[in-house]
Amino acid sequence: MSHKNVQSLDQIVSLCKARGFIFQSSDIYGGLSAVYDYGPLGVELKRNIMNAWWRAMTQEHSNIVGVDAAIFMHPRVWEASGHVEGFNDPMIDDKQSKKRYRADMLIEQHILKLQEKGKGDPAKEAHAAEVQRLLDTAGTRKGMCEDLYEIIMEEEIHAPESGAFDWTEVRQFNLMFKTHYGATSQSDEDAIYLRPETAQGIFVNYKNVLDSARVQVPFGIAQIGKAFRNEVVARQFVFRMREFEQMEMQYFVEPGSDEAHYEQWLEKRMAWHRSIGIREEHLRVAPHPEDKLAHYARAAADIQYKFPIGWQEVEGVHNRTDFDLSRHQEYSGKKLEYFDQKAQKRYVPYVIETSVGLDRTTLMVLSDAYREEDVDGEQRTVLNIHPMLAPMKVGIFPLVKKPELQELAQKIETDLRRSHRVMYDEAGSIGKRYRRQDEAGTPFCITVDFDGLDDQTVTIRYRDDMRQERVSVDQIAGLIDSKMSF
RNA sequence: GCGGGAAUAGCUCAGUGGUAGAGCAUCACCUUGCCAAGGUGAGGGUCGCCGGUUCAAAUCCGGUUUCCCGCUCCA
Repeated sequence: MSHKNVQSLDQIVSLCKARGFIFQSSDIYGGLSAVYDYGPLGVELKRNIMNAWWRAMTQEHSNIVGVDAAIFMHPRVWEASGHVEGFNDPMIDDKQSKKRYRADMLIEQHILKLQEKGKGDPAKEAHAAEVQRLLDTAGTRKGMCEDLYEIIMEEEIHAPESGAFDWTEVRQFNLMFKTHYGATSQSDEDAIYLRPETAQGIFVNYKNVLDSARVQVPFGIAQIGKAFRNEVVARQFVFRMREFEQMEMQYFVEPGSDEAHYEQWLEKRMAWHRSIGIREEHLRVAPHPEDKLAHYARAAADIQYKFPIGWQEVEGVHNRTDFDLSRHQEYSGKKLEYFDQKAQKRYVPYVIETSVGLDRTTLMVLSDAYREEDVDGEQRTVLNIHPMLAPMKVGIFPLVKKPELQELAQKIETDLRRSHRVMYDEAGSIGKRYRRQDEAGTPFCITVDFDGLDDQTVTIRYRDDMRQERVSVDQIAGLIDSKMSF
């Protein structure tokens, strides 16, 4: 039996729409770009992934507790976190191709080109260095936008894709969603942001948790929740959305021990991805080069998955140092130090962050599970999802629509429904029903036939190899339970 | 930027001026004794958008938007 893995994202998009995993938001109005809704199967899959993560991070670690912070936060939080200042990108549009670019990136690329073409020529090398200097000091002459615009004009930097030299002004884009707090509010003074990351909800609760949950450094706080970013280029299905869900854990450690903890968490998080059934050869760690680190980080690495669109980040592990807590200490005026009783010393803990995209993880699970197989000349599409994550666990069928078979099948359904998501189906040929479940990723199917009526046995059919076994009715629950663990 | 192609049902597509179709999918009934293909029927479409020609436009003309392919550009 030969099989093909997923070839393109379109296959996933089509299956998701046809089977009810994921739909575009506001579909009947033409869709809202970069926003997606989860359908009946998708919500189950997503929730199972969420539960698996929550269990692995909180239940299985005695020193990690959870919180669920609100999406609205005090505006000062985002000043302290650096997002008001640092989450702004200077953008410029090519009027001809209508493509939008980050102005500073355009200039950087231009400099790279100057350096390459000017190798060995002192005059050209000096010119490249001069442009670099202008870029580094942008914002000190007029404003940031004006300075960048002047460099682009001066250097006659053309649009990479269209080749045109027909730019708009450089404009500042704030990646945070702004809304108004209060029913009558219209003014910017009452502006409040939708959080661009969930992490700050953890940091502002750090002291509350410390004072109430009897935790000691090192300890972690985990949270799952929505975050919002006005992405400049939002595309590629649920990979980059404007509204998305993060699963984050901030681990508070003693300064000096942060590098060891960072390595451990990177290792642990990789192991988790493998544990939920993702193929090892589709996973890798990609450390961030030092000059690309975010404003709060000392070290950072992506856990990347080989999507149909290439290697892309699913999870980030960061050493955030004491940046966030120190800043909140400064901005709030509240002491956020930790007192270590044993060592008799006081410090602001360092933080190791693990932050995984729930939607990206869902897309990863779907991509990794997708297969097209040749079965005796027929094609079969199957989602080889880990049984613990599968939206539906058991399909239950009477072999044919006869009252005796329906009766026993429905009895089995009622019993199993108490502990598993099950799906009763009596429509169409038996083969068709198996294939329907294959596309939904259902790992087990129970079929009731006439042979089994006398001795109370049924067949259980396995999704991945289509093998069948005859088992007695009272063994079903135990058999399925035995296969349901990570 | 240039050239070409495409846009019609949930999906894949047919339909060269005269009542919008097929296959698949969905639903109902029948059939079906273990791996999607049987029968009968049903629901489902502002024919991308705007304008023009015409008694009449999915179809002809103009414009426009989006997507795909190639070239160019960029690396």
